[in-house]
Formats: sequence, C-alpha cells, structure tokens
Amino acid sequence: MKAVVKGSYDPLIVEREVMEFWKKHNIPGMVREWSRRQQRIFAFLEGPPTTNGFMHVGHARGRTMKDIVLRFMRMKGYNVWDQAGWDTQGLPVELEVEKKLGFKSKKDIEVYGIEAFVRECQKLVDYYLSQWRRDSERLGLWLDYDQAYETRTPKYLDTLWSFLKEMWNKGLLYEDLRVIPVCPRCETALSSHEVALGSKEVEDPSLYFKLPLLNQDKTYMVAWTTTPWTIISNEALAVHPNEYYVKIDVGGEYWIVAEKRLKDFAKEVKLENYRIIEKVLGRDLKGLKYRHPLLEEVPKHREHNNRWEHAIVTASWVSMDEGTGVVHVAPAHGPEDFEVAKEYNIRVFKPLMKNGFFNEDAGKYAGLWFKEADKHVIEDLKRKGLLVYCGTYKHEYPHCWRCETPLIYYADTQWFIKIEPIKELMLKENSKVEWYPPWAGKRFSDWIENARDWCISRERYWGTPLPIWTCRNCKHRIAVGSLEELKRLAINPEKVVDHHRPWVDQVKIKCPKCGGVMEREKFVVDVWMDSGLAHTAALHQYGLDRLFDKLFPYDFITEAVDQTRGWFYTLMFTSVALYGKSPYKRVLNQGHVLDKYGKKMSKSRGNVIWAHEAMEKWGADVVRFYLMAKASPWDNINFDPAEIRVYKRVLDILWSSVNFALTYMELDKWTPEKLEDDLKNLRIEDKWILTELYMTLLEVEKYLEKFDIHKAVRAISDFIVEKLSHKYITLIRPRVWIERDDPVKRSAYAVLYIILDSIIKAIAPITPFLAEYLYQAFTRKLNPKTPISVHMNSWPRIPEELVFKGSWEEVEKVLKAAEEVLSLRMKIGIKRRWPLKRSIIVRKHIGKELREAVEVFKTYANIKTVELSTEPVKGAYEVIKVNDTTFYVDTSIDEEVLLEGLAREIVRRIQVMRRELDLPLDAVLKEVLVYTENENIKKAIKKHEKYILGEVRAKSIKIVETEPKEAKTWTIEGVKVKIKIKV
RNA sequence: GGGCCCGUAGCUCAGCCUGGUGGAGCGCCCGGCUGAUAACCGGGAGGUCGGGGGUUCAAAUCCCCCCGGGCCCA
Repeated sequence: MKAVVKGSYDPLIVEREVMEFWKKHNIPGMVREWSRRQQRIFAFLEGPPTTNGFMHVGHARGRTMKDIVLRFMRMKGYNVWDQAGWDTQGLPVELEVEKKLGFKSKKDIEVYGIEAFVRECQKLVDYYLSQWRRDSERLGLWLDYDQAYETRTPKYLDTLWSFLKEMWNKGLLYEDLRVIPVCPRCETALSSHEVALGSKEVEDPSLYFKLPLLNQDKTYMVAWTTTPWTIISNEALAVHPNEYYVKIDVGGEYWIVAEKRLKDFAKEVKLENYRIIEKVLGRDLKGLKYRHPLLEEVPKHREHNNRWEHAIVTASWVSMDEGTGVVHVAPAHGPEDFEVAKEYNIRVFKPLMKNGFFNEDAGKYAGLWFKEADKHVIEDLKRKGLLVYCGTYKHEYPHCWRCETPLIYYADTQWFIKIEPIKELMLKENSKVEWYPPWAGKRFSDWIENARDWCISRERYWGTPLPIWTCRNCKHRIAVGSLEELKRLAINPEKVVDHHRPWVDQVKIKCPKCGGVMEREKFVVDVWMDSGLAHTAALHQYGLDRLFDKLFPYDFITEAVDQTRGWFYTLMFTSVALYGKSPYKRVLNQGHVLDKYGKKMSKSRGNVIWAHEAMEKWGADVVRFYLMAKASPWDNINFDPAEIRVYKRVLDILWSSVNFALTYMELDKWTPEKLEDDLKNLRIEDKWILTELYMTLLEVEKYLEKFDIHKAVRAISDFIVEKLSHKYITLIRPRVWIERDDPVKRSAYAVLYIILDSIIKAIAPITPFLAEYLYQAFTRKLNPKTPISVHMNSWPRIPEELVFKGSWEEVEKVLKAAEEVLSLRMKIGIKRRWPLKRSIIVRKHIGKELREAVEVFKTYANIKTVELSTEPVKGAYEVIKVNDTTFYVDTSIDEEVLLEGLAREIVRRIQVMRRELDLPLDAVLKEVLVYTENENIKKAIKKHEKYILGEVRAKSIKIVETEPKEAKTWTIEGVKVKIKIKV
C-alpha cells in the first residue's frame, strides 16, 4: 500500500488503498485470529438483516455501531465472537418475488408452482445477500461472513424444528380457533408483533346506523362503526351493563344511545331537535331482539335466530369515549366480538374468505372485496332508512407491515405458543438485562406484560415449515425435531430432501396410533421465529454446539428500537422457553435515520439515501463519523448531506496534523528508536498535551463502554481540533524549525509521535480505513516493528510517568490568558505576528511549573519578554485575570517592536512566494531582492537580516534602489514593497 | 384512554441527574490570519430555554397541569 499523507484528505482514495491492503494480506482474518487467542470472551449476536432490499444509511448507522463496539472490544483484549447472520426467509422475500413475477394473489403462486417459486426466492436471497455483504464490507464492518448463519440452511431449520417439537411435547404449542389479524392480500395471519410494526393513519367511514327493535314500534338501537362491511356479519349488539341509556324522541322515531354519549353523538350527526323520554340501565336492555339491518340483502341471517343472535348482550369493555355506547358485534371480525359470542353461544357467521372477498353466504355482497363492500352497505342502509349519519374518521389502523394492505380481524384456526407459563420468568430475566438507554428496558417489560400467545402459523411458502404431522384417519399428531428424524419416520424417506415446501409436503408418516397416513399441516412458521432462535441455531448450523456454553448468554446485541417488538422479543421468548434464561446481557437500542426534514425514509417517498451511494460519494469513514457524532445512538437523526463536511473537517485536521509531523520528522530523519531518551527533555507544553491525551483516552474508553458513542467521538474530535491542532502544534512550531539536532526538537517529535500514534489507534474503531492508512503512513513507517495492522493493537494507554497534573493545570491557565491576549490584540488592532513588548505575571506563590509555563504564554500570545512577580504592578497595562493569577500586558509599540514586526511581515511574504514556487521545504534561496521607499522597512531588514535569512532559508537579502524585474508587489502596513527571490 | 421519549439561537445539538446572571458548531454580517490545514482567529446580530402554575433568596434545571411532535400499547 502506498500510504502517503500529502495534500488533502480524500476518503475515496484512502479507502480504496486500504481495502486492497486488507484483502492482499487478509487482515480481517489475521485480526480475528489475533482476537481469538485472547482469554476473555465477548460474545456478540448479530441481528440478521433481511436479505431483501439494499442497505440504506439507517442500516449503515446501526452496523457502524456494531463495528465500533466489536473493534473496541478487540482492542481491549477480548476474544470477540463476531459471526455474521442473514435472515433469508419469510413474507418480505415472497412479496418481492411475487412483484418480480407480476403476481396478484396466492393463486398465482400455486399456478406457477411452489417449487419454482421457492427456487426464485432462493435466487433472490442469493442476490441480496451478496449485495449486503458487499455493502457491509465497504462500510468496514468486520464480521465473520464466511461463517455467517443463514436461516434457510438445513441445520438452522433443524433447530427450529427441534424447538417446536419441544414446545409441542411440553403442551405449549397448540391449535385454536381465534380471531386474529389477517392480511387478505398475503392471505395469512400475522403475529401481534408484526401487527405492531404496521400501524398507519387512515380515514375510514364513521357510520351511525339504526337497528330496529322487535316488538317496539319505531324504536331503534343506534350503533357506530368504522368498518361498515362487518355489518354483513353482525350477530349481536353490546351495551355496557352499568351505564345509563336514553331513549330519545327525534320526531316520530325513538332512538336508544348511551346517556354519556348523547351530547357528542347528537353533535356529530347534527341532530338538533330531540327529547329524552326514557332512561334505563344497560343491563335492562339485555335480551331485546332486533331485526338484522341487512336481512333482505343477506338471507343467511334468516336461517339462524337463537336466543342471543340478533339480540342485545352486555359487555364491560363497551366504551363511553366514542360511538354511541351501542357496539355492533361481528363475532368473526373482532377479538372482543369473538369472546362475547363464545360467552353467549352465538354462532360465528363468516361470509368472508381469507383473501378478503365475500362468498355466497354474503348474499348480495358475494364476490365483493371487503373494503369495496363498505359503500354498498352504506347505500343499502340509506335506502332502507336505517342510516343516521355517515362521516369520516381518522385513526390508526393496523396494516400489513410489508404490503401495506389494511388488515382484517378474522376467525380462523391457527397455531400458537403459550406465553403465560413463561411470562413471569421472561420479566424476571429481563430485569437482569442492561438496556441502553434504561427506559428501553421498561418499555420491553411493558410489552412482555401485555403480550398474548404467539401466533406462529403462516399460510405461506418460503419459510420454515411447521413440523406437525396429523393422521388423516384418527387425527393423532406428532412433532418432528429434525430432517434426520423425519427420514426415520417417513413412509417415503426418499422424498425427504429439503425442509422446505413443496418437498416436505410430500413426506408421509405412518401413524403410531392407528397405522394410518399422517400428513403435514400446511403452515410455515412466522419468520420472526427464524432469527428468534439465532442464539442456538447460528452455532448449530456449523456444528459448533460445543461453543454454546461459552457464548450463551450473549454479551451484546444491538438493533433499532422497533425490534423491542421484533427480534429482542422473539429471542427472549424462545430462550426463556428453552433454557429459562435471557439470551443476552446488554442491549443497545438504535434510533432511526430520517431524511433531513425529519421524515421517514421510504421508497415510495423517494427520499431514501442508500448506503452504497453515500459511501461512494462521501467515503465510508466520513459517513460513519457523521452518523456517530451527530447524536446519541438511541436518538433519531435527520440525515442532512449539507452537514457532512462539518464533520469531515475533523478528519481533515487529523490528516493535516499527521502531514505536519511527517514533514519535519522525515526532514530530520527522526524515528522513535530512542523514544525513551527523547522523552527525557520534556517541556511543559509536552507535559500538558500528554496529560490531556491521557485524560481523553480514559474518557473515550469510559464512553464507549457505556455506548455513549457520540460522546466518545466528540471527545476525540475536541482533542484533535482544539488541543492538538490549534494549541500544541502552534506551540511547538519554533521547536521543529530548529535546524540543528536539538534535544528540544527531538522531544517535540517524541511527544508528537505518541500523540498521533495514540489518536490513530483510538479513532480506529470509528474510522477504520483512515486509521489504517495513517497507521501505515505514520506509525508503521516510523516504527516497522509494530503489528501489521492498526486493528491488531491494544487500546492506547499513556503510562503514569507521562502524566503531569500540575503542569497541565498551569498550562491551562496561561493558555486561557493567552487566548484573552489574542482577543485583546484584535480589539486594539495588533496582529498576532507582531510581538508585544512585555508582560508581567503576578501571583502570590510562584512555583517551578509557572516558570516553565511562561514560555507557553510567550509563544502562544507572542510576547517578547515575560516576567514573574509576587506583587501587583502599576502602570499602563492591560489586565487579564485567571483564577489566582493576573497577567499585565504592555501593548505599546516602540521602534524595537515595530522593526521586529516589519521583519516578520517581510518573512511572511517571502514564505508565501516560496510556496507559490512550490519549493521543497529545505531548498535554499540564492538571493532575495527588496525594493521599497519606506525607511522603517529598510531599517527592519538591515537590523534583522540574520533572522530573516534564517527563517526563509536564503543566502542573502539585498535592498535595491531600482525595482527588480518580475518582482512581486506587496503592501505592508499600507506601503508598497516589491520583492524578488532567486533560487 | 394509558405508558415512554422529545420540545433550548435561523439549523443541528450540549447544559437538566447534583438549582446560582444561558453554551458550542453550522449559517449570516464585519475584520484579521495563513511556512500541515479549501484550516483557523476575533467581533457582531440572533433566545419569553414550548405555555402556565408551584417549591425556593434563586428554576432551562425540581414538582404539577396544559400545548405541540414522535414511538408504543389499548
């Protein structure tokens, strides 16, 4: 690798070089080997990205956090377990394949053939997986990709089967009729945590309608719904037993609504003239029968009319906050409706098919899409005089988290895993987990507390098949725990080739009870169970089960906050169910990355910033640095490209600092061979920056351990910009300009070496490419004996003997004062280049450190002479106070100061000219010619001739009487000066 | 309806835990500097610290209520 630090920092060039270097020497592999020789284990469990879609900057942020923690822990001397992982199955993949093939419904898949469809899924996964790996590596995320777990592989799937078998044998896995959220487009049930992922604000009809009571002339119950299509399946009305209901006269008709709702109701339906004529408790309405409002349209309703069908029932969940207090009950389409129907033995009438279309039982609505039926129902009610009012209602309604179709509640047979038996233990185990930030843990336990049984069945294709076989004859069921076991049990073992559908569907088992033929239940398993078993399956896939005891429970996981309901939950669930233990010890919650306006990034909005494009545009390190510095890991951030250069600036300065150091070290052929000796002549500014570095490194370490990554990055940035670049390098400039070999120069190099070496290492977890590049160009070039890669180094530490608290404090004070002097100079118009005459520092007790710090003050503020005194000073001085120390500054300008200032002005002009000619730093000028009419400038040149020649590396300087040809014209203090330099 | 997070300069954020006359960066205006630095330095304009109430000698900070934004649950 040609690691050259010249010119300005170009992350794209740096990263290309470094990637080649890493590849050529297999650095990631070597670093992994190095780390795995360590004793203490740090086990990381990768939350597998779904191999669907590409990595965007939000993923990149989370993956950068992972990388930083892993690199940091390696440097801290841990044996880091860093297996990568990919989530390869499930609805997301199926949907993309469907889209690609132009499918509209599940039927299309059956026609196309499940086998071909599944092969397409595999192909798509192969493609996205390669893209994700490419982008991850480009980002610098070092995981063990060659040993990545993949949820679609046989041994991985065996783990799921064995888990399900255990659940089955323990009686925790069961089948039940239940009202569950279903996506009619995907034609499958969704789990509650999937539902939680997909709420969307929508506008639905707000329909108030009348249901005529039997045997009571012109008397109606008024109910409210936002899903008119469910009226087709209506079977009852629910009222609250302990709330009052009023009968109102609305001009010849009588309506019944809850008393507490009357006002809002009347207002919304714009009912002005009404009179309350009766008031009864809800429970007194119980049992009244009504005529189904769509009796003519849905003749099926004539066929059933038991005691509680088409009747008023009571339920305590009836709300007095919205609607009319009269709730229309459709047992097939609401969880509460279903429960109350069970209680009253009301039939579950289900004229809707799972694909969202009504069947023949729906009478005139047969063949309609459920949403489409809304307007037909409203129209029919209107025609029949049963419509009170229809407005609109904005609310959050669950949608499919992948295809965005509104979900329907639907009574269906599904498979569940019980949570009650392990809920308490989950809560107890969670209380031991360290959550970052802490409130995330509270939210997680709230979620567990409210969790219901996990609906794990999906009627899909590309997923883990449910390993339950049912006897066609006697209905006996068994669970199968692995593909091997299936082979042993199968009647047709030759068909046992793959866990997946459709192959597995052909495998039949002989019933152990009756000898009949057993067939597999056609479900696949919720994809969240795939990654949810990663704690075990990831190892089992590679036959590494023996490592389980060492790695489990894992030290660290991190994903975005939405995984509270997703992966964090399913991991905890399966782990507690299997082992009675939390699978992880520490969880870092990541915030989301939004666009610069704070809007969610989405393909439909077109505001997604892809990681690959961002990295190719600004560089992976710069993107990483920006994403980390901007906010705490758990805050959302708005990604604004315009802000990036602000953060890149810090890396520019680091680059330039290394450039500075190398320029002079190389000139002097300095190396750290005799570092110890060179460190014997420390000046106070050296002690100050070493101490500063010592503190910064400890601080960064402390922050990284608590995942305060943003604070760590800011601390390093502050050190680079404020301490190193602005202050220290300014202070040591005169020392590195010394021509001869001088202990004071050598100590500056030694300190600079330690500083840069440490900072390069400390920044390595954050910007791994730049750190590697600078390490090769600087540390390793000067000291070839260090490890081949920056990432094989321990976390940098400054030995105690290089920490000088007293000196540090003293320098802090004088720098503060010096900065005040700089501010003072501006106010009175004296440039920093012009020396000030004199200053007196006054303090009661003057120690050795203050005497040393005087030089820092002198240099930084540019003052010719500085004295110390224990007594206050009188005279024409500017006064600056810093704690117990007073700085008196004489800002008057006499001839001596004037001439020295002018000499420096000349020097600067000549330096600029050297630079314009792009001369090497050590090139010597033959002659400098100056033409001016100003006597002071002539005087200054004569008086400071030696100084000027030394500063600009020239053999002679001459004042000439005629303007030299091709001279450059300058203006110094308002006077024209012409200068010509000869090389 | 409930829980949690957030609201500080035009923008991005610090300060809040452990009360004591409001900070930084960017942007803008003015001036300066530039022998590693498309860097930097100095000055300026710009804030009812979301609103209200309370505790206190003193509140951005502690307590209560409300408003607005977000996430989650029902």
